[in-house]
Amino acid sequence: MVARTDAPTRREQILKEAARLFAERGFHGVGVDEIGAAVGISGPGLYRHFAGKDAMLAELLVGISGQLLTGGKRRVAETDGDPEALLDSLIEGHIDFALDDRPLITLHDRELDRLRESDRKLVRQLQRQYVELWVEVVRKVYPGLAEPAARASVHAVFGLLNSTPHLSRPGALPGRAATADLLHRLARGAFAAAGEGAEGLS
Amino acid sequence: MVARTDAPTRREQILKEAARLFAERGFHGVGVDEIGAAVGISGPGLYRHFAGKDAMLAELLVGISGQLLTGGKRRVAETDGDPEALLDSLIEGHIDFALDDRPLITLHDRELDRLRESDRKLVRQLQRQYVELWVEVVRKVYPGLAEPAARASVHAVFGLLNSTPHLSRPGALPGRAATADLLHRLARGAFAAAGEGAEGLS
DNA sequence: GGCCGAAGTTAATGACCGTTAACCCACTTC
DNA sequence: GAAGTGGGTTAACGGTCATTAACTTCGGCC
Repeated sequence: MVARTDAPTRREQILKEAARLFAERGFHGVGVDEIGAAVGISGPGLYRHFAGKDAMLAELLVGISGQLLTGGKRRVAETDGDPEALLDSLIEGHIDFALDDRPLITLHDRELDRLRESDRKLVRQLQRQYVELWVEVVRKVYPGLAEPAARASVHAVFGLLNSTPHLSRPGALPGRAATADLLHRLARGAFAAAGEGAEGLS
Repeated sequence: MVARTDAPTRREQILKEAARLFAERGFHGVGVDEIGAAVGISGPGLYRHFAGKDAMLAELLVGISGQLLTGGKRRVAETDGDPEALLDSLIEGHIDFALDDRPLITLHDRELDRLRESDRKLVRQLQRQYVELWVEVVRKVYPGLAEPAARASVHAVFGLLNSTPHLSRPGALPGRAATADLLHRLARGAFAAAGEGAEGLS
C-alpha cells in the first residue's frame, strides 16, 4: 500500500473524470466532448488513449470489481482464522471504497448493462467472487444462517454501504470518520439481526 | 385499498413498460420506438398520450415519490402513538413497494437528474418529506440518536431495502415472504445498532 | 538537424433518435 | 348519415453524437 506521489497520467485523468461524469449523468448522458473538456483536450483527442467511449466504461467497471475483490482477498489472507475480525475488516474496506470513490461505487451497479457481452461477463464474475467471499465469512460468524439468506443479506448490506452517494450532497454527513463508524455499526447490526433470527434453524 | 379489477388504460400500460425499460437500460438508453413496441403501437403513437419522453419519466418519478409519501403518512395516521409499531409499519410498506415495483424503485434514485428543474424540485421535496417522516419515527424509537446520524441511517436503510432489484434475477431469492421477513429484520437490526451505539450521548 | 512518433486539432461522416406533419380510420353522436 | 374525435399510421426533419480522416505541433534521438 505505497502512496503514489507521481503525477497521474493523462489516461488516469480521463478515467477519473469519465467516472465522475458517468456517475452524475449516466453513460448515455455524457458526450465524449464533455469528457475531453474535463481534462482540457477536445473530444476526439480521447481516441489517442482509448478505443472508444465503451472502452472507458469497461476499464472503469473491470477496475472497480477487480479492486474490490483483490482488496477482499488481501484482507482474508491478512486476518487469518478470526471470522469476526475478518468481517469487520471487509466492512471497513468496503466503506473506505464507498466513501473515497463515490462515483465508481455508483457506476458499479448502475451501468453494467452498457458493456459488451465479454466485459460484462468478466465484471459479473469478479462481483460474484467478491460476494461469495463475504458470504463465506458471514456464515462463519453466523453459522445458523442459510446460504440464500446469507447471500441476500450480503447484497442488502452492500446496498446499505453504497448508499452514501445518494446522501444529499456531501454537506449533510457528520464527518468522514463518524460516517464510517455509523455505517460500520449499521452493517454489523443488520448481519447480527439476520444471524439471530435464524439461530437454531441449522 | 380497493383492488382494481378493470383493465389498465393504454396510458398506464405505457407507463409500466416505460418504467421497466428505463430501469433496465437507463432513460437515454431506450428509444420511444421501443417503448411504443412494448405496448403494441409504434413510436410516435405515444405522443397521443404524453407530451414527450421526458413527460413519462416525470410522471413516473413524481408518482413514486408521491405514493411513498402518501403511504407513509397513512401509516403514521393509522398507527397512532406507538413508535415501535409505526417503524415496523413503515419498513413493511417500503419493502412491499421495493418487492412489488422493482423498476420504479430503481428509477427513483437513478434518473432524478434527467428531469426538468421544476419536476426535479417537486420530486426532491416529496422525497425529503418521506425521509423526515422516517427520521422522526426513528428518533422516537431511539431517542439517543442525533438527527444527522438518524438521517444518514434512514438513507442507509433505504439503500438496504432497495437492494432487491440488484439481486441477480428473481430466482436467487428465498421466496417473497421470506425475503420480506429477512429485509425487515436486517433493517431493524441496523437501526438498533445505530441506536445502541449512540445511547447515553444525548 | 532531420526524423519520428505521441498527442493534439478541426472538419466531415453517418447513425440514431425525439419530435412533428400529414394522413387515415373506426366509433359515437346528433 | 355527416361530422367530429380519439388513437393510430408512415414519412420527413433536425439535432446530437461517436467515430474517422486529414493535418499540425513538438519533444526526444541518432
